[in-house]
Amino acid sequence: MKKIILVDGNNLMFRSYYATAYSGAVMKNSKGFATNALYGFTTMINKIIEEEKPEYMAVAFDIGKNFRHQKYDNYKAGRQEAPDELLTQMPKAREVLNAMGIKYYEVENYEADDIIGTITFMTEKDPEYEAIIVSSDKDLLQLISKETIVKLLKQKGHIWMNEETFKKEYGIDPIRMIDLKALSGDASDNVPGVKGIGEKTALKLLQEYKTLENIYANIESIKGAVKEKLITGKESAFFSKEICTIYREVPMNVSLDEMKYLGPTEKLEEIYSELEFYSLIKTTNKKPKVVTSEYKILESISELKKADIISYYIESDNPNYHRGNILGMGLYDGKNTYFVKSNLIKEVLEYYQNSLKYTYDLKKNIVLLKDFNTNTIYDLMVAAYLLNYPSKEDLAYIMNNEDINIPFYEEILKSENMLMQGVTLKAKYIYETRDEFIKKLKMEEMYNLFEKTEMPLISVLARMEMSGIKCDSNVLNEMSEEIKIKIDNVAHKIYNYAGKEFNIGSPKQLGEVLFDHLGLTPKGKTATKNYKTDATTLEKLLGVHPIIELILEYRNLAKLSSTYLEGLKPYIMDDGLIHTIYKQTLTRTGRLSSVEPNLQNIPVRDEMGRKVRRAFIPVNDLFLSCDYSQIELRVLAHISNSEDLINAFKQGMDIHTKVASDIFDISEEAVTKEMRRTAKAVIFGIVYGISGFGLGENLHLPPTQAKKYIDKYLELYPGVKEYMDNIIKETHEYGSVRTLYNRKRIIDEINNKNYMIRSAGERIALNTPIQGSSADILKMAMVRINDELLASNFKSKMLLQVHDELVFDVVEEEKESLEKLVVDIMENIVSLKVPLKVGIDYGTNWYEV
DNA sequence: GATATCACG
DNA sequence: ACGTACGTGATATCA
Repeated sequence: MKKIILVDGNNLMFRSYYATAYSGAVMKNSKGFATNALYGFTTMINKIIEEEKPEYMAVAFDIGKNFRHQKYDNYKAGRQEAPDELLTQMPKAREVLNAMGIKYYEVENYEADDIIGTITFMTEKDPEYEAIIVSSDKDLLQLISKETIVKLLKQKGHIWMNEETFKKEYGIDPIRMIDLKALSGDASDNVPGVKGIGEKTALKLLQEYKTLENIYANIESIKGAVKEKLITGKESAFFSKEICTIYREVPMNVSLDEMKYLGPTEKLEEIYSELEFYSLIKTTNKKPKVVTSEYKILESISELKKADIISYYIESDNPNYHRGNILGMGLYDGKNTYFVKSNLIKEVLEYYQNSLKYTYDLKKNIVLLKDFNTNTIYDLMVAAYLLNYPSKEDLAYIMNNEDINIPFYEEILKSENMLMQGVTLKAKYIYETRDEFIKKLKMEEMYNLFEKTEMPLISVLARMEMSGIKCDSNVLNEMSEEIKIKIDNVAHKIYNYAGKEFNIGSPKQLGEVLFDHLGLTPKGKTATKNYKTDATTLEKLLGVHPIIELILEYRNLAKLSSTYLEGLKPYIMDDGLIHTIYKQTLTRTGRLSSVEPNLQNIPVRDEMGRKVRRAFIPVNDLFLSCDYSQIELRVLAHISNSEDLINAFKQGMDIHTKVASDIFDISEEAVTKEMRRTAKAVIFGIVYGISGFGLGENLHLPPTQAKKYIDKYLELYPGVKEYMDNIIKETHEYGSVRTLYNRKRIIDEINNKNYMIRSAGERIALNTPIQGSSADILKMAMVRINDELLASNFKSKMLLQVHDELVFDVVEEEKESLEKLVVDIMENIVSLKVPLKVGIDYGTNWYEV
């Protein structure tokens, strides 16, 4: 058998284009030529060749209008015109195919489908050939036969469709796809079909009557509204059938033999390099980075001259700067560029103590210089973050985006020359772009946020990171031993029920044991076609088989062991402390994040997990935790100006009980725990832009009931409804949202044509001002608290920030004064229409707190 | 390196 | 008919 692969070229190009165009910026080469569709197209073709190893292959394209347009004025009308950025890429796709040694065909007046239909018509007559069609377009399924199968591309992966699988899925013969379209129509091609008949009804009819013609021959035996619709739409149905039928005798005068796949020519690498598909070029090397920097290697500070402003950039040999050593520094004084070796750095910075200093990632520098006071007033990393640059740790990302080719971190580590080039170019870049960045911050009205909150916060976070939190590995070890025994026990019980040993940690193997081996009923598949085995899914099976409970317990224990008990140990440094890194320039809402390790997700909700916190102990006498009570809801009350909510907070009511009494329409005394829990879920859901379905899943209620609660809530608190409508409307208009303190988030998704993406954008628009304003408030409080601690020479230290909570390591004598100071600042740092309330707790370890 | 899962606010 | 809550990070498994 000779295998011939037939690819729908237009389909592949469109898919590739839209797959990447959704997110906003379209991939281009350095000349500004859009390449995103071509990149996807090329990788797909390569993948097909790799997977199918074809002897014969052909790609079909559409060209201009075709005979269907002549028959039907509205054919494909209403379809969005293909964007120029895509059209310009189409001719290049042909060039790529030529260079790959693959034949392609396009015939005036016909579509790609017709060409593929014509070729399969030929292969079906020649017993030597079998054809595989590759496309995501279901129209092509009508070509399935004994000799022709379809590799139907899906969002992730593909499914194979042959006669058998088609019949199984649709209950009709593949050729009846045409009749199906004739009845149900096709919105994307503007094929009318029969008005009021969708895929479900059409399939039912065809399963019974086989063909469109036969349906109308037996029209009298069909009942009710469907019959009426069929009669009214008869002409449209037959017309649609004509339009949807793939034409299989396109005059193209080709032989199957000429479609032999020849393999790539030398030309291919040329095209790849023109398109800048460096990852696809395997044999030639990437082009070297162009780096040119004129600098002096500083021998002594006597070579320096005083300057009003300098910029510097310091490189570390480890991205985790708590464990890193300084490799060197780039320095620029407005005229001269220097490379400064590690041993001279402090001396140099001291020499410039009266100069204004600019840098990138100041927090890293403070830690690397062991809290040496650099007095730096400008951090490009933070400025770029506020301005929504897609900034990464490495400044090279920003610079390369501006077409300044400089080496990335990995390359800098490889050679001294790269290092010196890199840091000096960076120092210069920081200096030269500073005014521009400040101007942009001012124009965007974020200068205040930058100068008064984010810049001062850098050294606050640096202090917290350097202070570190003491962690007792003995506590972790003891608990770890206990848990390991439990894990062993549970695992054996699981193996007993399963009747064999397997890797419980593998979702794939677990799914097979539960659903194939034990025969439980699966509740859905993952994106990779494996059974779903996550906790929510398994909970639905509780009670069906005793193994389920054990698996949930196993997961719980395994998580504790690997991520926390064992996972935390390597982060305890020689000083017995854990030094996390707070990422100040990562989240889209303005929150911080914590890495290596993440100290913002230490277990607390579940009692057993919470015990991990016993390992965290103060260096001084005790811990104090201060957390905002329901800050996001208070911010919502403020932003939405919702009178009822504001009053409830002012009167110090329990907001969840209050809302429960409102939505259930009963007195507050009559509110049960269950009602309060429901109200709480409704309130939180609102903040995230939840649907009835989502809330229903969450509360295990029918979605209709959940929807009623949401509606009731919005009716009772019209301010909230108004806020939601307004913020979405404004975001559609401006493409961005802001927090109360002007932090700006750009939401490209908001005007996307894809419903899912657009809806996600709308939920982001709802949530960001709330989550973001709360984050701003805590950041402002942290800066103030740090100032006061320093001014009054407190020995107690601020250690952790967990989004609405601060944890302090307290010296006994300072207990009262510290508590008063912190609570006072947190509650009064801003003045909203509702009071801010702070709760406090003490403990001799984090668990006790 | 992608995916599935689960920890936190 | 679609697919379903915002923001994160770490680990194990597997292609």
